[in-house]
Amino acid sequence: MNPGVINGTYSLPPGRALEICHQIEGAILRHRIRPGTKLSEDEVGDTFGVSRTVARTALQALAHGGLVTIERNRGAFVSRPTIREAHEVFEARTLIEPRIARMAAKAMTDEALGRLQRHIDAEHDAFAKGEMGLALSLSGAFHLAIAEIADQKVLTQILHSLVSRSSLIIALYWKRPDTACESHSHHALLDAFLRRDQSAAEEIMNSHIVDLHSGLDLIDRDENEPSLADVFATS
Amino acid sequence: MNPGVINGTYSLPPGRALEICHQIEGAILRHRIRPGTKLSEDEVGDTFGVSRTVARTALQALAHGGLVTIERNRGAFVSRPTIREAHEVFEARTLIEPRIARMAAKAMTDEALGRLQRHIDAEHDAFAKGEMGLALSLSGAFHLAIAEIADQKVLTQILHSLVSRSSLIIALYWKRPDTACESHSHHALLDAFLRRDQSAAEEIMNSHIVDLHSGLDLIDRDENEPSLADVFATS
DNA sequence: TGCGCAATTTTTGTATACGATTTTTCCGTT
DNA sequence: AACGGAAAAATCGTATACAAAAATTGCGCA
Repeated sequence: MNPGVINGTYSLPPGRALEICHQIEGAILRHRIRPGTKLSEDEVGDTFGVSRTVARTALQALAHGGLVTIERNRGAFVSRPTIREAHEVFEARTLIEPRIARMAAKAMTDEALGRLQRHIDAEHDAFAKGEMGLALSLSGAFHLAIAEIADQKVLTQILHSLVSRSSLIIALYWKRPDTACESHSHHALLDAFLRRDQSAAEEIMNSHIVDLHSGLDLIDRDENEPSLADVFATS
Repeated sequence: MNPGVINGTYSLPPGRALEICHQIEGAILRHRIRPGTKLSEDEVGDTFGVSRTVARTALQALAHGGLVTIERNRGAFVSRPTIREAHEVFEARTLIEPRIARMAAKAMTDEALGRLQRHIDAEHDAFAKGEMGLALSLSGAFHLAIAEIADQKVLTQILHSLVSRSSLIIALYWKRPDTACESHSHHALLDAFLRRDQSAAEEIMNSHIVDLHSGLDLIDRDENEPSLADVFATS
């Protein structure tokens, strides 16, 4: 149920740091913390009642996943993917995820189908309650769940990072601010899985990612956080 | 020229830690440190004349790249990829690298061609001198150089981790211990790039990775470091 | 009033200290 | 001699302290 365990079998930030990673990651994925937000070590440490040492470890782990950017002598910030990177992330997903969907269809079990169904239900629920952030993070978790069913640890870890960054990209560049990020694609995917139709799963996943990509507003424009002057400019 | 900068634009381990990462990574990639070797924080710190704090940061960064595995309360070790993971890594490379080769062929410049040529020369050189470890690490660097030419940062970072782990996999599972890991594939690739032949580049890269994969001895067998008993077993 | 420089404050980089866990060693018992 | 357990050593997890760098503030001057 966790919207995105950071772990990928290698690092496992020790003790408390892991839990802090999860907390911060969850908050970012649910859009409760905006891209660009500063995450100072003291602040994080105080918030979770640990020393800077632990906070630092957590932030560095998040940085390796791409959710957080650390600037030397300046500190950690929630990442703000550039338009360029947004394209690259979705191109990478277009390359990887259809293959994963195919493998998942091949390895599908009834039990796994049930899990996916519950994912979709939870997503629906959150959407109905207007909790868009939660719905979005569950939507990402759905993609990750498929990768886990495909049982490909290496690709799953890669996808984890791509999905996380996608959440930041959506926060920054999604076209229609709060309207429907709900698509019926997930249902269609589930249906393909139900039929164990590998080619259909692959194809549906492909167009789903392409759809997401084209739902972004990636024209060149400013690139930078609007300054206060911009915000209060009268026009 | 560095056989594998760990950096991927997000983390940049602060100050000294970055340099230590490079040093350790280089040593592992050149097979001067075997998979399974323990890297204690004190040892690393003493070796490079820094405190454990910095050594720890470096080890954690390496762990996130997959070169090092950290076990709670036990410490850091050079990773020992399982057979399972070995397959996954090469399957992932088979998925990603042909595409990267295509994009590189598309974006190829004369200057970039020169760089690739020099990579091959250096590789050749090292091989001629019998410095197998160095030759192997340069071979990995060649693949990364291609990704950089394709100018896809996201995929390059992913590939970086895959190539690093491939080096560990080769150290553990390569069939003919010191004979020819020299293939003419790199020359063939360079030739395709020279002609800007995207499809050829893609295809050659594909079979190159498949060749590497099948050059591994990935039958089930023990999985674990042979015990002393195994080593001295008389049969 | 607006600009620029300097002092202050905040925040990160690194070192060190101490407690907790694990591993090793050593010794007594069977 | 072999086994088991307790003491000792080594190693990691975390907190804290101090130095260095950056950001902020405030003052003086034009």
